[in-house]
Amino acid sequence: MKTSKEDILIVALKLFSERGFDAVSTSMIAEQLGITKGALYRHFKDKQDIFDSIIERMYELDRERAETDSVPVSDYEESPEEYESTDFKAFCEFTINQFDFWSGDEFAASFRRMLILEQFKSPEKMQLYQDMIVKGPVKYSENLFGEMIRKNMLNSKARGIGARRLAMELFSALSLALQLDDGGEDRERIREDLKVIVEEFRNRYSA
Amino acid sequence: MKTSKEDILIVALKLFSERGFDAVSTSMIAEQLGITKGALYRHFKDKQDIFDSIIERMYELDRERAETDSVPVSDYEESPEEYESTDFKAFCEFTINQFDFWSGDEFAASFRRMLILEQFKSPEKMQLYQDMIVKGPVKYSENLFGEMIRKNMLNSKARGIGARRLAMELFSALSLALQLDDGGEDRERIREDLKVIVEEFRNRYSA
DNA sequence: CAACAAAATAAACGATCGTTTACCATAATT
DNA sequence: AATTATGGTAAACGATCGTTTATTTTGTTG
Repeated sequence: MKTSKEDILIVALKLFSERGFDAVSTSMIAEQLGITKGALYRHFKDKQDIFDSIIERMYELDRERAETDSVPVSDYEESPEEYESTDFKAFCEFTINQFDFWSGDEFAASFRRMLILEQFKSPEKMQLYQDMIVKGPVKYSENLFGEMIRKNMLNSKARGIGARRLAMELFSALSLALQLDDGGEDRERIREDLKVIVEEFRNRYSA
Repeated sequence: MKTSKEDILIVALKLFSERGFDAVSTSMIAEQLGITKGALYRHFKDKQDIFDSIIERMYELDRERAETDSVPVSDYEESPEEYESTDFKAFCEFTINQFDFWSGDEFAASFRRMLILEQFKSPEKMQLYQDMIVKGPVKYSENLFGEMIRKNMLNSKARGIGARRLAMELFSALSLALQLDDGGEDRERIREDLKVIVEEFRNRYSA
């Protein structure tokens, strides 16, 4: 039976997320697929090409998800008008969506863990990790909260704190939830805690 | 000149935190020390022994720091009376201390990054990472907040939220701050943001 | 200063790495 | 039915890995 590129990506991603890119050998990947390592080079030019293809695949998935969840998909600098139509309540609840996606979706969870393991290995990988997992989402929320403050959708307390720190408060809760999930803590319990924390956040700053 | 065990630990830790344990070769460590790899085996029985010695060293440093910062050093289960004498304000400010330590102290920062890179490689390493960097500190704060609630040092809002979620709120801010620092964002700016967030936290829940 | 222990060296070990090569099977296209 | 991609195998490539060995240099001590 023939092995598809997608099969290889999934198997490789799983291994990369558990052991790190360098520690996964081409023989390992091939073995899990039931082929020999030489066959991998029919689909990808080298090991690095597998990694790059995983990144590309994730970008697609991420964009698809933003569209179905109807939150802004492009950068704030490109089309700020997209950021004007999101309401506070919906965006707070989107945090729970993000938790479900980044912990529950197998590809997304493995991808996130893989980037965690790669982040310090080069400036490029650090940039990638920060853009997709840390700074990126924080900046994204900051832009949204900035718009909301401007349109008086948030209360005076929120205005005092400012968009950036609001973004940090909300996102930090999501980030910790994911770290606890990685640690094997009961996912449903974490989810409930996160829901309460997000709810508190919403009540605290909603106009 | 003779190379000390401590020299080797510091050089190895630096490399482990940048590339991950598996990707660092014994020749690399030796080269940075200006010796040959065979000489490493006069000080450590094998590569794993270097890793284990780093862990041991960090445990010592962590304990020393807890003592000088006069926060509880032993587990809550062992001696809960230690947890009864810490006040809310001091502990909130200790969060800033923790940020300075885990981002600014070279050994601590490298150690934290090393564990980040190792966390998914075995259940034991995951346990180590969670105990020292995530779940451990959260549980630690939870126990402290539990005592504070019991002694009416916190307000009714805090009682409603509960010790665990209070711990999550405070610790998540620290955790995100460290992630942003790893990403190369300006440390002083992060520190200021963290200070404000912690201050808000304190005002929100102090009796 | 001689003696001894500790630290470092250079070389070799088998194992495994990523990649390339030459050859074979299968399925699709002409 | 012949041809041609396509995906696969097995073996070999040089490089590097962690570790061990035999030998030499370096420091300290009696």
